[in-house]
Amino acid sequence: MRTGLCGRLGLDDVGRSVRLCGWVARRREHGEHLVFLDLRDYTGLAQCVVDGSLEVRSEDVVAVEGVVRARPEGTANPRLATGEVEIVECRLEVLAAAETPPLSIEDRVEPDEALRMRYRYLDLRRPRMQHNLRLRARVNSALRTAIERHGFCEVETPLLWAPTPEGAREFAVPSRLHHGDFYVLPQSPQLAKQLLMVAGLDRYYQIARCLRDEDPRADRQYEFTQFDLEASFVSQDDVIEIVSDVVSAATEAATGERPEHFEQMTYEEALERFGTDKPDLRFGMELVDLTAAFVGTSLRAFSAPVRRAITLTGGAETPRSRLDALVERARSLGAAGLAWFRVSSDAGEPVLDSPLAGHLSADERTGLLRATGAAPGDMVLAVAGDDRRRVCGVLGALRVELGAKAVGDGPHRFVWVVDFPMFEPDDQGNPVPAHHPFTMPNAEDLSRLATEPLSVRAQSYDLVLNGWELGSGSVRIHRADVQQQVFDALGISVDEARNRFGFLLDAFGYGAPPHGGFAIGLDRMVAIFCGEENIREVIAFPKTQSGADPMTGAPKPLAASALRELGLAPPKP
RNA sequence: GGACCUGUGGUGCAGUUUGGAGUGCACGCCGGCCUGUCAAGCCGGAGGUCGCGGGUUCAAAUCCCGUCAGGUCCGCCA
Repeated sequence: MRTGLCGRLGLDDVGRSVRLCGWVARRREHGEHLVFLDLRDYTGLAQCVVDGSLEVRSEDVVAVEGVVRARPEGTANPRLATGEVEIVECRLEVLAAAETPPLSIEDRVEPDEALRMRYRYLDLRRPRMQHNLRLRARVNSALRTAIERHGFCEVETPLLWAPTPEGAREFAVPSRLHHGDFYVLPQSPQLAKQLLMVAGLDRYYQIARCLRDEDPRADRQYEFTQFDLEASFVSQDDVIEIVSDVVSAATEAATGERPEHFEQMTYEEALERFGTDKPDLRFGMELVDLTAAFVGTSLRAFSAPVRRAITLTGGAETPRSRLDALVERARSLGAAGLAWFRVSSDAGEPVLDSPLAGHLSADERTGLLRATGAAPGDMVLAVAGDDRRRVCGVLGALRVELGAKAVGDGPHRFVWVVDFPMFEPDDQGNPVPAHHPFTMPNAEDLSRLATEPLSVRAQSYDLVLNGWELGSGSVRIHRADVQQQVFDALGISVDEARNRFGFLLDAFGYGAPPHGGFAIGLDRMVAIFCGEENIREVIAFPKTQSGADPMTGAPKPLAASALRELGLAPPKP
């Protein structure tokens, strides 16, 4: 039907007869003997020169037959990839007429989000979206190639799975043949891939769709894609090495540059320096410890045991309204308050300007300046509290909001965060697993499982890129005795464990190899490579924040007959 | 479950703070002119339940209450 693609035309094609197909991107009429028509396909635009009137409209699908020639002297368009050539002696055939589109196909206007979703097929015609989806495909392809070099075997795992009352809320699917019973859609292929290790697949991977019925966000959708892998007879370092390699291959496919190295830091270090387990290493503004500077302080705001600060270099001019908003933001993040100190200069000596400054002793003022290294012109933001994670977390969030560039900007700074705690305290201080309960504790911490569970570190690891968690993984428990110790620490009884995970425990009884794995959040990784702040932009047909699809109308009611067949009652009117 | 932002011809915005006739800009659309444009240009035209409902007022796009939709965030996401 066609001899080539619009965006691939070049001076090499001069003199060729071609037939191109695509959409009418734009037409420029200069009277009845000269019309320029830009033909668009996924590769780009080609200018067709037509002598005579044209009965075509924007977004009509047309085939153009003509001859390629170099554009006349002085009319080449350097801003167009095909700007050196044009097609002349054109004959047009309209393959399909188009209504006037409800949104612009060009990138320079950003239509309303609801409109984009409703006409997603038109939104996807835009060059930006074409670029994103095609880059995503290149990343998929690079990941597959790279992981198969490591001997991994692709296996597809079920979408219809059994409910597991753990972790994220699951999407339920009613059973037609077993009224009252439900399948669930998998939050991840976690248990399936561990069973594949017992099955001797040795090394498994999958580009796996995962589903979680939790409120969507910019970096979270109901359904998302993981590049999921699991390997037998591997250590944490083996997994990190393999994942670093395939992610490097993906980065190279997406950006043309292979990352030089992946840094590594412990969870503790990430929390203390950056106030988060997903540090953005592209800028400084690290947290500093003010504990020593305020020992025995009379200031009630700083009497709490945990005291930290960040310094906003050159931030002294931050207006009061902005500071008030920051205080409010800190509160919404769980801080009791936020103290700010403008640093100004008095005869060359730095002085603090703040509602609290007058309540500080001279030693405290000196200690604060020394600890933060703040100089005249800077702004210091400080938080105190009882909960170290919360205090650091609030400052970590403010650090990102005040200092971070867009996620796709600048270098790609990968960092492995390791030595996560095995458990986190819940509201009552009881240990709940920080990951799933099959994560292997650090060998040297095993003896403390029963006595000090909150001090036990796990063989689990996250990969972070520019402040976004790209994925996480762990070495899994493959020994029944260790698994029992972990269940004990969690207060899960033998019966309860059997009820929830019986099939996995059964499987482990028949010879489970030591194994570990990882899952990369593909949507997030591709979004960063595309310079997008929202993973919707790299998903063909995403949902809105309320979980709806304005195009299909999903979710929708089921017909009463369908409900009956599933054994479900129609909702009360 | 909660906080905040947005909603104005087909599209993107301004107008809302301080109430006074649907006022303005750009794109698109329709018609006309135009032989080298490329976001073509020039002239003319059509196109509106100011998201929806209620309230205050002589008078509401504008103020108040509610509601719907979209977005950002908190909770949630082992």
